[in-house]
Amino acid sequence: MSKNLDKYEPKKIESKWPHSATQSGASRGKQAYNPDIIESKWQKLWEQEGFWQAVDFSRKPKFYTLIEFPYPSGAGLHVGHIRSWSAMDAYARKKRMQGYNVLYPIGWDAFGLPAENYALKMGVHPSKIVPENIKKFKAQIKSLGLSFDWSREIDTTDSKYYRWTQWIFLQFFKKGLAYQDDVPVNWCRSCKTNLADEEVLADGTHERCGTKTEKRMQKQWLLRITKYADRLLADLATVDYPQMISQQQINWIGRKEGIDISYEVEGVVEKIVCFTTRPDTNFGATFIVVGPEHPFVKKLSNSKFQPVLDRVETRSGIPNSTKEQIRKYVERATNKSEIERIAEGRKKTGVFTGFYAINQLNGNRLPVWISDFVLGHVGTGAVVGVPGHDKRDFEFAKQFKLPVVRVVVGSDKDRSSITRIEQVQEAEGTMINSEFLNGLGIHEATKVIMDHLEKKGWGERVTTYHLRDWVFSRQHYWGEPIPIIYCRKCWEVKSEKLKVKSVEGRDFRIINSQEYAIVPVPQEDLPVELPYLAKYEPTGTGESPLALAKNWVNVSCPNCKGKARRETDTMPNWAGSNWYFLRYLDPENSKALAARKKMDYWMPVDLYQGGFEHTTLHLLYSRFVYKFLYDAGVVPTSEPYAKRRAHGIVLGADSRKMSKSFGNVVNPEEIVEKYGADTLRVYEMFMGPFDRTIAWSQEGVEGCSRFLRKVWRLVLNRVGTGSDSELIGKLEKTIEKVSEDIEVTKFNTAVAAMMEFVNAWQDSSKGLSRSDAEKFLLILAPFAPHIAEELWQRVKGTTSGQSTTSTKGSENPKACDTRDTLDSIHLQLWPKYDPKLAEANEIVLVIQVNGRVRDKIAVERGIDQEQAQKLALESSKVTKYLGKVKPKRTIFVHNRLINFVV
RNA sequence: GGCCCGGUGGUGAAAUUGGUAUACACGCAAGACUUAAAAUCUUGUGACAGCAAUGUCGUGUGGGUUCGAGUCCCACCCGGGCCACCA
Repeated sequence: MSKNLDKYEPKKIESKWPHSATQSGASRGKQAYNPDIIESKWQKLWEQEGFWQAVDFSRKPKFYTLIEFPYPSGAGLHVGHIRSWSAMDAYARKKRMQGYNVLYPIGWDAFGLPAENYALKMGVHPSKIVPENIKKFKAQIKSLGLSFDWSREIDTTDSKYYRWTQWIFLQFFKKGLAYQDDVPVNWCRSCKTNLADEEVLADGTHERCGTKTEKRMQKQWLLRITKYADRLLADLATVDYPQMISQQQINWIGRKEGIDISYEVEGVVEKIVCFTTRPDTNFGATFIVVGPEHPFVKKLSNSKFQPVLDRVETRSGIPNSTKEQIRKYVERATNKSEIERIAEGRKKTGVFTGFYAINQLNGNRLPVWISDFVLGHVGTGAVVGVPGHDKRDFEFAKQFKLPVVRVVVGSDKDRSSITRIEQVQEAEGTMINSEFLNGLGIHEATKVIMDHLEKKGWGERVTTYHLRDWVFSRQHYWGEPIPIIYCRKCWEVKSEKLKVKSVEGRDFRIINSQEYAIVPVPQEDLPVELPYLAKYEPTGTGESPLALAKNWVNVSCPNCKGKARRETDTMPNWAGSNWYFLRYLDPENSKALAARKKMDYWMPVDLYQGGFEHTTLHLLYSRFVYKFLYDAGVVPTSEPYAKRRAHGIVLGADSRKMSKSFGNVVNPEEIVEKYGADTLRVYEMFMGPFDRTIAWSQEGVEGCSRFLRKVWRLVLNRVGTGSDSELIGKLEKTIEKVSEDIEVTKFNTAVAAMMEFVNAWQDSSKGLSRSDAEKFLLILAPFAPHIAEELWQRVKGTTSGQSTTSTKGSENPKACDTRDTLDSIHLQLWPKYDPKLAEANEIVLVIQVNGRVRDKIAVERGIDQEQAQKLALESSKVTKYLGKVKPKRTIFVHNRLINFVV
C-alpha cells in the first residue's frame, strides 16, 4: 500500500467561514499546519462569540468545573498550571459537547505574602504590580485557548470582592467563632510575620521562604475550626475525594478517643491528670511524667510543697534530684524551642520531683518525673508511663532504670521479655497482670476499664484533636483589613454593665495597657478598604504596618461616635480563597456574596481540581468556612466540592523542582511559539498519569507535535468517500475509550488511544470517509481545540453546507443554548460510539496449555467452547505440547482464550 | 514512629481489574526519498541462545493461592509524600 500521502489529490476547500477560507489559501488544502495563525484566529472568534459563557438557570444539566485560581506571580505562567488547566479544559469541553451547561471560571488570588514580597523585591507597590502581573498572566492564558468563562473573572484584591471576605469574618465574629487569644505563634524572622501551623513544615521552616520559625506568644485572631472538627471528619464520607486526600485530612484533624485519668499525689492535696488512649495497659503504669510547662511543676517552688520535697530528698531507691537540679532542668527545658527539643533526638532527659502519685487501680506508687519529651500543648501535658507498651515510655524507663511491667501478651509481636523497643507496641493481644482485665482482648479491656474508671470517678472519657483553632491574623500590609474597631468609651460603658467576669479577647482588648471594647464594623460600612501606604514593609515589632496609617487607624466608633481605632492586622492569604467559588456564580452582586438562587442552581462544585499541597490548607479551610456559611443559612449544601481530583507536579527535565537557580524552568510561551498551544496541551496530558509527578521532556513535546501534524496531513489528504471497515471498528473503540478516559481523568491513555487510531488510519489503504473523519475530530477537539476546529471547518466545507453529524437533529440540543450562529466543532454533540461497530467480527483466541500461551488463532466472535476446542486441537503447536494425553480439564474464557490442563 | 502512595524495557509509561506483559510516546539502529538538510516514510528494538523457525527466562525479593498472578494473600527490601517525642 502506498504511504506517500502527497500523491493524494488535495480536496477542494470552501468554507462558510470567511476566516478559514482566507487562511486556507483559497482552494488549496495542502498547505502546512501553522498553529501560529490558526490558534490566534480561533481564539478571537470563540471569545467574540462568547462560546464559553455559562448560563445561569439553563434547563440543561449544570456542571461546575473548578480549578484553583492562580496567584498571579511575577514569574508568569508555570507549565504546571497548564497541565491542570488543559486537562480540566478537556473535561469541560467534553461535558459541553455532551449537552451540559458548564461553568469553568477563573480569577485571581492576589492578596498575601508572595505578592507583597515580590513587590518589595521589585520596588513597586503591590497595588501597581499585581494588576501588571494579572495582565501578563491573562495574555499567557488566553494564548492557550482554554475555555474559561472570562465574563466571571474575579480578583480577591478588589474591594468589591473583599468586602464579602470581610463580611464573612463579621459573621464568624457575631457567632463567637472569631476571637482573640494569646497563642504561641510561629514567627518567621525573615517574613516578619506569624504563620498558621499549616504553613510551617515538619522541620519548623516556613513553607514559602524556608526560614526556621520560632514560637512566640502573641495576641491573635483565631477562627474556631475545632468546633467543626467532627463534621469535617464525618462528612468526608459524603464527598468523592482521592483516598490519599481524605486520609490526610483525617490524620490532620486527628480525632482520638481516650480518657483523662486522675492520680492523687502523695502528701499534698494535688492531682495530676493524664490523658491516654490506652487505659487497658494502666495496670502496667510505673511512673508519671509531666512536661516542664505543667502547673504542678510551678507549684514545686510553693512553700506548701517544701516540707515534702525536703523529706523525699533523703529517701533512697530512686536517684533524687535536688531543688536546684529541678529548677535548672525546668529552666533549660522551657527555654528550648520545640524545634530544639526535637532536634536533640530521642535521648530522654528528666528529673525526679521527689513526689509519688497513686495508681488507684492497684495502689501502686508512681514516681513523678519532669521531662521535656512531654509537650505542654498535647493532651493534658502529663503522661502516665507504661514502659511495657509504649516506645517513648520504654526509652524513658530504660534511661532512668524504672521498672517495666508487661500487661499484654499473645500478639504477633509479643516476646516474653523486651529486648528491642520495636517489640513493645502491639495491635492485638490479651491482658495479663491486670486483675479483672485478665484474659480480655485489649479492645474489650479498653472499654471495661474506661467504664470502671468513670464509675469510680477516677477518670473521664474525652475526645481530643490534633487540629487546633486557625490563627487568622497577619501583621502584614497586603491583605484584607480585619473589620474590627476598638473603642475606649464603649468599654467604659459596657464593663460596668457586664455581670459576668469579662474575658480579654472576647469582651475587650488591651492596647498600650488600656482596655478597649471590640466593636465590629457595621455591615453597611464595608468594605474597610486597604489604605494606600507608600511604606509597607513589615515592622517586625509584631504590629502590622497598617498601624502607621494614622488617618486610617483613627476612626469614630460606629456605636458611640467617639474616638476609636481600627484593628491593624490583616487576614491571611487563605481568606480570599475560602469562598471564591461562590463569587463566580454572581461576581457583580453588591447585595450579597452571591444570590441564593444562583447558588441553589450551581452548587456544589461538581469537580474541583487542584494540588495535593492544599489538602490541609485551602481545601480544609474552605470546607470549614463553607460549613459555617451553611449553618448561617447562606449556602445551600453542606459540602462545597462533590468531587476532588489532584494533579501531580511537573518537574524540570532534570527531575528537580523547576527553579531559576537550577536553570531548568520551562517557559510555556516558548513552547507555544515553537509548537503551538495544541501541542503543549496534548503533551501535558500525555506526559503521564494525571496525578503523578513527572519530569518535563522536550522530546515528548516533539512526539505530540508529530502526532498533530500527522492528523493535519491525514485529514487533508486521506479523507474520501468510504471508510475502511476495520478502521471504522477502531474508530468506534477509540471513541469509547476517549469518552471513558476523560471521565476518569486518564488523559494520558485517551491521547494514546487517539494516536493508535491515527497510526491505523495512516496504515489503511482506503482511508476514512468524511463523516468518520469528522467523528475523530470531535473527540480530538477537547484536547487540541484549535487544530480540530480548523480541520472541522475545512472538511465540512467540502459538503453542500449542511453539517453531516447528528447535531442537526431536531431533538438534539445545541451544546450552548444561546449562540448557534456559527457551526463550530465545539458546539457539536459528543459522538456516541456504536458497540456493534466497535467489535470486530474476528477475534484472536489465545490457546494455552497449562496456562502458557502456545498458539493464537483468528476465530469468529462469539465462538462457543466446543467449536473453539475443536479448532484449538487442530493446531500443531498445541498437539506438540499435549502429545497423546487427553486434557484433564479445559478452561474457556469467552472471546478470549482456551486453556488445556494436562 | 504513624498513615498513604509507588517499584514493569535504555526513558515517560500501558495492561479491559485474575486471562496474549511491555499499548502509546521518546530514544536508539538500519534503510527509503533528497544535490543536501529539514520534514516524512519503512523495518527493527525486554534479556539470553540461534542464520532461522523457535525455545528458555522475565513486572523489587522470597514464599503461597490458582488451570492461569504485574494484578489476590503472607513476609521482606527499596523509593516518594504527608504527619509526628500526639501520650
